[in-house]
Amino acid sequence: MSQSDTVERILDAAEVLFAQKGFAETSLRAITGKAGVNLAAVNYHFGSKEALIQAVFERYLTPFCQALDAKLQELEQAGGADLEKLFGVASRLALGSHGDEARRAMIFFRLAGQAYSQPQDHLRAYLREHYGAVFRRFLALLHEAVPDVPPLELFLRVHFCLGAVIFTLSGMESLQTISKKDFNIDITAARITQQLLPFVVGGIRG
Amino acid sequence: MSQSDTVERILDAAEVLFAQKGFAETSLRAITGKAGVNLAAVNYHFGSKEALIQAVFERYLTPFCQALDAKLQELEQAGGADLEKLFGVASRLALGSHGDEARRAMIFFRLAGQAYSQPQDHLRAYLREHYGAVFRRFLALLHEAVPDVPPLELFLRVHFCLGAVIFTLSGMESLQTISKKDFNIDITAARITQQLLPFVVGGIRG
DNA sequence: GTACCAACCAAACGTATGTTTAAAACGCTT
DNA sequence: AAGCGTTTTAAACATACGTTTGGTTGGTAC
Repeated sequence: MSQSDTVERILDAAEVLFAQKGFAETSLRAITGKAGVNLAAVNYHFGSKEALIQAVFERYLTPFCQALDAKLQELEQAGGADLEKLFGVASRLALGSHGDEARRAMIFFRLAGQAYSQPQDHLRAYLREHYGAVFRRFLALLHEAVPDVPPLELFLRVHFCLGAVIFTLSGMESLQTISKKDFNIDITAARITQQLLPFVVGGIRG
Repeated sequence: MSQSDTVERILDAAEVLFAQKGFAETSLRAITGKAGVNLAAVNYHFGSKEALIQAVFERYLTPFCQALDAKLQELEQAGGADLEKLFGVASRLALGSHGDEARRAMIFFRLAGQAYSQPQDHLRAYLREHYGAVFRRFLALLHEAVPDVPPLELFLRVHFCLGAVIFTLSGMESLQTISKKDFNIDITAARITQQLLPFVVGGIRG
């Protein structure tokens, strides 16, 4: 049939496994096994493992960036917004309203962390080319919100924040484990991300 | 000869290559090739690739943590210190006085980033076991410096900062590339790390 | 000089990987 | 129901990997 769900099954499995184990450590056999499809399906539908990695990012990032871009355009026409509003919009769009979206976002941020620390140059180039425009639009609105911060410094601080966010959402489970063990507190993921927002806003302001 | 430098050569090569390409993507053949030693030397001297990874971390971390621990004990007996002092000590100890130490630190932080995002559970356990005490001592001093921040929140914020630092020092080259391309500024690594310190201090204060 | 031992080396081993192949199964149109 | 393009399948392929082996050094002690 021309409307198979094989592609989606593969993407689902790959997304989770890549996030759990990394790109190199996840074999196509593990992916196709978890997806319940034939090994050759990956190369048939995607062409290569590298193309599969890009496809995983694309499936998540394209809808997200489109939605974010639309919101940002709204804000632009409304004459800008303050920091809380800007990061609030991005955060709500990523983490969503119900817990499932947040789960997915955490998986994705783990992926993003891997993409950054591992030498997936093809991926970095791909991300830059496809989603760089949205990032620049976000940066421009940010600059309007805090015009006293020089552009380069602002860029650096955004980068710092990105590191904090990715790092935190990547290691969410171990954070929860440690807080349980060392502080005897069952902290929720929502609580952690909640603490992240003021930290980010404060960091940008400097 | 019993006093060979083969071990050091391997560690030097592995440190750089692991940081550049990640653990899984770096083959023993690449390491021994760069080091100019025989392929079997790694398994002879270290036992396995996994043990080599730990050895790379140990060689860097043990002297650093010993030095840091000594400094922290000094500060403890001096009745504590403020945030700038605490992070300044850690930063100076990591980045050193001359550029070469900073280069090494950047390589190492890249390694740390990889260790965190990749599923090197054996490494995480190893790091926690061997260097957890120093971290807790640092956290305790931090708590004295900002007693108004609840311990758990403080822990989270430290974690956020750790993310910013690791992420930044991991992607230093790409940061420099982007700042050159988008802002036409040749920013130095020292300048970037310099901006990191106030960001971290501000973030902890909240 | 010979026995010893840690260090080194070339070569091979077994295994896991990404990819390709060629045939089979399937769905749709005619 | 026959034909056709798409999808799926099992099997094989080539390659790269970590590790092991057996033998060769070169220096040291007796």
